[in-house]
Amino acid sequence: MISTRGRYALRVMLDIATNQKDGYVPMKDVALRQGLSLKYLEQILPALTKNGLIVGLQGKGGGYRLTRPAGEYKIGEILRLTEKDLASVSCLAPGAPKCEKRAECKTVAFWEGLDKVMNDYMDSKTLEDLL
Amino acid sequence: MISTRGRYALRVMLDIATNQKDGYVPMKDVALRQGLSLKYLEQILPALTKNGLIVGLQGKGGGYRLTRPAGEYKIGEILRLTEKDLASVSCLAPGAPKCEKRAECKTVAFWEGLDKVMNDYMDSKTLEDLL
DNA sequence: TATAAAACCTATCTTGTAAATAGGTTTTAT
DNA sequence: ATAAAACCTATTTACAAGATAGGTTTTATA
Repeated sequence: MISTRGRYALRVMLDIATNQKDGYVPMKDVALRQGLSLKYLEQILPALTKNGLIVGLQGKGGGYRLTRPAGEYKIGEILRLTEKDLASVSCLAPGAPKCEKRAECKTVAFWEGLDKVMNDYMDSKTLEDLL
Repeated sequence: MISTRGRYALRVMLDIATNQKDGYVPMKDVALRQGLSLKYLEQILPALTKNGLIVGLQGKGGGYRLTRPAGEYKIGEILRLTEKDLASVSCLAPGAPKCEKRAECKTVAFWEGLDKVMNDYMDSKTLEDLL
């Protein structure tokens, strides 16, 4: 199940895309428009800024804006950065202790296939598609 | 993320399919082979018995067995019955309070599409495929 | 008919973590 | 100087996953 981190991040990205004309969009405004906690959003944003999806400008008149055209953001990229863990099962999560029984496991290929169709779908849509 | 309920149910179904020759498979044996808690499995099984995927026989010499050939069980069927909730996001979960902002929501179609590709994939594989 | 082995039932506990709250510091335009 | 913004980090709260626990009922068989 996709958590609020990923869902909110997507809504924030869409909100910025919609509201940045040529300036910066204050997160306070985003939080108000979206009905989300500003403080909570502030914890999610570093995942996006540190990976260059958005840039923040500090100080009065500051805010955030996109670094690319909306069509160049795959939804999968946004979700993978903000979700703690997007794997379908915990044993496939990055950093999971590798399973002893992997060689004999009859289900792992199924789960890997599920991860693939999910990621392929999420990468087939861009921010622009949702606007 | 798929929880242990669905993952264990799948392993139980595969174990029964493998070990039922013409008799019944005691869940105690399954738990031992799979390294899972018998008491925990007993809480998951009703979802499968009540929907006719397996039958249980009480008493000495009893156990469980499949009601169909392995090729006639879609994995999606097993997971939808045992997972509390298989929707990608909580607002699409069955029994979720319907969202006020649904009409204007720019993300709901994306999540519905994600649910669809997941279910389509899970329904494209059968128990037999994993054996 | 006593016993063992199985399914079946229901309550409780433990623990991790998602989600949010809280209270700051730093930067920058005016 | 001030206001408004990003940026940073610690703590709290609430809930549910995951399991444990202790039964009852059913049935084969010795």
